[in-house]
Amino acid sequence: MTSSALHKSRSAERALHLLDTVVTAGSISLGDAARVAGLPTSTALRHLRALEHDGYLDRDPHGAFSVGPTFLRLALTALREGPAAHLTKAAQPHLDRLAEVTGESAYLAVRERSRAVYIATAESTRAIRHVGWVGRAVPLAGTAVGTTLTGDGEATVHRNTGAVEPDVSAAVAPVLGADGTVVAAISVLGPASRLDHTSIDAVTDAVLAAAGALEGDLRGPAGQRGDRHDGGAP
Amino acid sequence: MTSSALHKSRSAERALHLLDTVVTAGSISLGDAARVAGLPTSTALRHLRALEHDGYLDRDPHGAFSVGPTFLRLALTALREGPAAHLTKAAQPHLDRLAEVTGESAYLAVRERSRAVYIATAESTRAIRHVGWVGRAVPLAGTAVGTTLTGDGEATVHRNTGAVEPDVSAAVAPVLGADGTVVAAISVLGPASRLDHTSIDAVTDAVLAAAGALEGDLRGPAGQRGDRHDGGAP
DNA sequence: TCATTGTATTTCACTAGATGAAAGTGAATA
DNA sequence: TATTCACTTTCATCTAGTGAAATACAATGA
Repeated sequence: MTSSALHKSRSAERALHLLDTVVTAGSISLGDAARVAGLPTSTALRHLRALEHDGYLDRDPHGAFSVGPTFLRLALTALREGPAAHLTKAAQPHLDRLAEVTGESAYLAVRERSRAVYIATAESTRAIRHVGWVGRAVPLAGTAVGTTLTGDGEATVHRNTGAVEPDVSAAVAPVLGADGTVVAAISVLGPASRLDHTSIDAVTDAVLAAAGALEGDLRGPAGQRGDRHDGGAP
Repeated sequence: MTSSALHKSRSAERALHLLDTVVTAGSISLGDAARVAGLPTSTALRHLRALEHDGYLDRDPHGAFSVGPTFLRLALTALREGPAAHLTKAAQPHLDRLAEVTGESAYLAVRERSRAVYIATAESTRAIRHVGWVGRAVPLAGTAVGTTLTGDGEATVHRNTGAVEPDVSAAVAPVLGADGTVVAAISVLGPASRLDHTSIDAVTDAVLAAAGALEGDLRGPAGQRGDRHDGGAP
């Protein structure tokens, strides 16, 4: 094949990429956005204006682009309703308990193509702690989350990994869906100095327990079974 | 003009509209999405698959589309960082205080084309209260928020309006930016039975005070001035 | 088990619509 | 006032998006 799969929409892909660029940057000029997206300024401008016209982007008096009200509406809707909200809502109590028990920050992550995205957290209460990774994407390759999200259901432990940031250790467990596939990962992240050989075993157990409990909740939160319209295997 | 402004991207606009459709629906089949967006199924499928390919959408085993990890990442980023986060973060304490003082639910809204979007809230603690409008869009015409967002800086009171929902009364005040334009609106919404002729005057005063205080915070949160690279008027 | 109905998917000829180089405009700096 | 840099507009070129129709698939009922 010449470039990609059979027939997508080039302009749509570019517009989405530009949207991603602006959201990630927070606020960005036409020139910078075009450079980041790898487009001629005239093409970038046309797309950015279209996005602005539809309310996905705003433009300040100096010409810089930022997120607009339409995108905000969609963002809030996606995070408060819909399938993703179920997952994070179900996971939150388990993350909270993990953070309390282990004293470190707990995260929920899902897979995005060849990256992992952290979509929920409960922060450690310690002064030195792992913070601010919600909304952030990290590569799958070489990370504990990545190994877990692409793996076959095994828990993963990475000690003092330098893959994303140095001096961070992680214990990660997969959350399996009804069909046995990995739908998410629960992880505890903390300074390698605290998560040493001894303590990380206990943390791993806690993470595995939390993942198992979440799996149970996702199948039938209140002991009720069969909330979907399927026949079910005998 | 034949249909719209000079030259946008049709396919990009359609893809965005489909994204909006799926996010709003939470989970939707190809046929329904195509119907809602007013597109032939073949065209809708191509776009939806492109969106799925990029991670903006997910597809469950039954073929239904829902929000994907890429969109989740952008949603979280937009709501936690960037210009919009400043606004909601600055507004939250004022909304909380408004809800406490008035006993009703307080909202922050911004303009989206010909609609108003609620982007933050502090809920009333009463049993009967106004809830769940965050992420929701209402028309500008005929609503108190709409009048305020399009108006010239005057506070607006609507009693027992049937514009969006019956038996709801509202007191709304504009939040002005540095250049005097309306950047947002703060509103208190509650049952018309509680917000009667007498009480709504007090509520209106409280809303106006909150809007004024927020304006002050947006200009210089901690008494520090000149955090932007401009000369400033004498 | 075999028809039936309602989706989802693939194909393909057509041309509407996207593209980007280059010229133009405007507003900061020096 | 000259210079520079960023944004905007234009327009000839032709790629890439379009959608009707045919096909495959899956779920229901007889």
